[in-house]
Amino acid sequence: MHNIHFIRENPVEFDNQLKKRGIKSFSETIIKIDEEKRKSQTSLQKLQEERNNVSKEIGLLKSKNQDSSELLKKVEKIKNDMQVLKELEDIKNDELNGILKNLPNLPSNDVPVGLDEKSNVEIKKWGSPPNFDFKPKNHYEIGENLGLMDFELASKLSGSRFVILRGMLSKLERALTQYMLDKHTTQNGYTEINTPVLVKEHTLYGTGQLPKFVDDLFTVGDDFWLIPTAEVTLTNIVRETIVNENLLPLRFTSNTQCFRSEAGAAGKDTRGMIRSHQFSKVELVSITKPEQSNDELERMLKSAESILQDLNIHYRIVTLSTGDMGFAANKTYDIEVWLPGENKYREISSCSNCGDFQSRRMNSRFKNTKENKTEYLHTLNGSGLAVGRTLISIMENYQNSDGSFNIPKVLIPYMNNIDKIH
RNA sequence: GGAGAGUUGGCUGAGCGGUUGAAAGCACUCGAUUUGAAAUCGAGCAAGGUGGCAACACCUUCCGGGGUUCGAAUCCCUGACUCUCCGCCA
Repeated sequence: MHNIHFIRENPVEFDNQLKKRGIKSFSETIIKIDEEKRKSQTSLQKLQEERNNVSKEIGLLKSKNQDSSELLKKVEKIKNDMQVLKELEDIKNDELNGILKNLPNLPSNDVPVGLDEKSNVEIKKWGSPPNFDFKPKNHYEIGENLGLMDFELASKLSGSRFVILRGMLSKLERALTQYMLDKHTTQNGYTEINTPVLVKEHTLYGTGQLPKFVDDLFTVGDDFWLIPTAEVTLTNIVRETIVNENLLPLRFTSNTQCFRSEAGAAGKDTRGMIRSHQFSKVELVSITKPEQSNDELERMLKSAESILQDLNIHYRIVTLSTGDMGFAANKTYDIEVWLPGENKYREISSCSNCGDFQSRRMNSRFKNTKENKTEYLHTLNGSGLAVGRTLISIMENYQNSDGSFNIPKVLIPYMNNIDKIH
C-alpha cells in the first residue's frame, strides 16, 4: 500500500516510477479523490465537534434537571448533516483504496527498467555447467526411468500438475529440506518456524496476494485459503504489531507446502515437476528497520546462494527488471539454476525487498526510541530454496550415462550414507 | 457439534451510558539521589487523521461490521478470534 502523503507531495515521481512497471498515471486521479475526501472529512469533523459539545451541554443540563429540548432539536439537525457527509467520505475513501490497493510497489532506483524478463540483468555466475559425454536427460526422464517419479499416478489422484515421488527420491527431497533448514538455522541466523498453510483472507491481503491475484490462489470453504508461499505466514507474524526495536532484524525460515492454481500458465511447463499445483519450499523472511533492508537483501541472497554452492551446482543471478518484479517488491534478485536436461537456466529462488509496502498493508511497525516515533518496518522474502526444483537440478546435474545420478556430498549424511540413486 | 466466558494502550489489567483516551502496575525516556550501579523519589510516555507557517486546535480509534441514544469502551445485533467444560477425532 502506498503512502498517500508521499503521492500528494511527489505526484510526478510517483507516476514516473509506476510507469517503469508499465502502469499509467494515477496521481492526478488519486489526488483529486483525496482532496474531495479530505474536504468532506474536514466538514464532518467540524460537525462532530459541534455535536460533541452540544451533547456535553445536554448532559450538564440533565444533571441539573433543566430543560434541554432546544439543544436536542439542534443536535438532530447536526446529525442529519453529518450523515450526508459521512456517506460522501466513505464513498471517496472506498474509491481511493480501490485504486491504491491494486497498485504495485514502486521500483527501487537501481532496478533495470524494462517491460518484461527480457530486460533482466545478469549480475553473477557461479560455478560452471557440468560436461557430459552423453546427452543429458530431463529430470522426468531420469525419474520415470528409475521408477521413482510418477506423474500418471499423481494425476489419477489429483489431476494434472502433481507429482508422486517414491523411495529414495522421496527421501532425497526430505534430505534436501532438512539440509536447507539446518543450514539456515545454524549458519545463516534464521529461526525455524512451522506455520499453518491455511490462512484467512486478511493475511493474504497483508502480503499483497489479495485482492489482485485471487485467480492464482486456491480457496477452501469458510474463508480459508491455501498459501502460495510461506512468505505469507512468516511475514504476517508481525501483522498489527509494534515490534520491539531491540529484536530487529527478525529472520524466519520455514518449510511448507505451497499451493498455486497456475491459472495464467495453462500449457506452460506441463511436463515434469517444474510447475506443480503443490510443492515444497523453504522460505526466508526478514523483518528489518528501514535503513537495514538494502543490506539485508544482499545477505538473504547470500543465504540462498549458500545452498547451491554447498550442492556445487552452477547458477546465475539476475536482477529482475521493473516489468518482471512481483507486486510487493521494490527490488528482486532471481537465482536461476542450470538444468542440463533442458539446457537452460531456471528460477530456483526469488529474493525481494518489499520496503514498507507490506508493512503498511499489515500495519507492522516498530518503536524508534531515539526519535520517539513509531515507524513502518521493512519486509523481505526469498526462497531458500524451492525444494522440488532443487531436487530436479540435482538429478540433472549429477546424472550418469547409465540413468543413475549421484548424491551431492553434503547430502550423503542425510541419506543414510548412500551416494548414488539407481 | 453442544454449553459457557472473554477480546481494553508496548505488556498485565480496571472501568460496564455523560469531565474516561481510558485507573493502577510493569516496561520505556528524562531528571534527582549515588563514587558507580541497584533501590528510592520526581516528571514524561497510545496510534492514526484533519486544519494551521507555527504555537496549537479538533476528529477518530477500547477485536471487525451494523444498530439504539442528545451522548457508547460501557446497551443490542452480527462476524472473527481466544479460553473453559462436554462430545467426536488425527
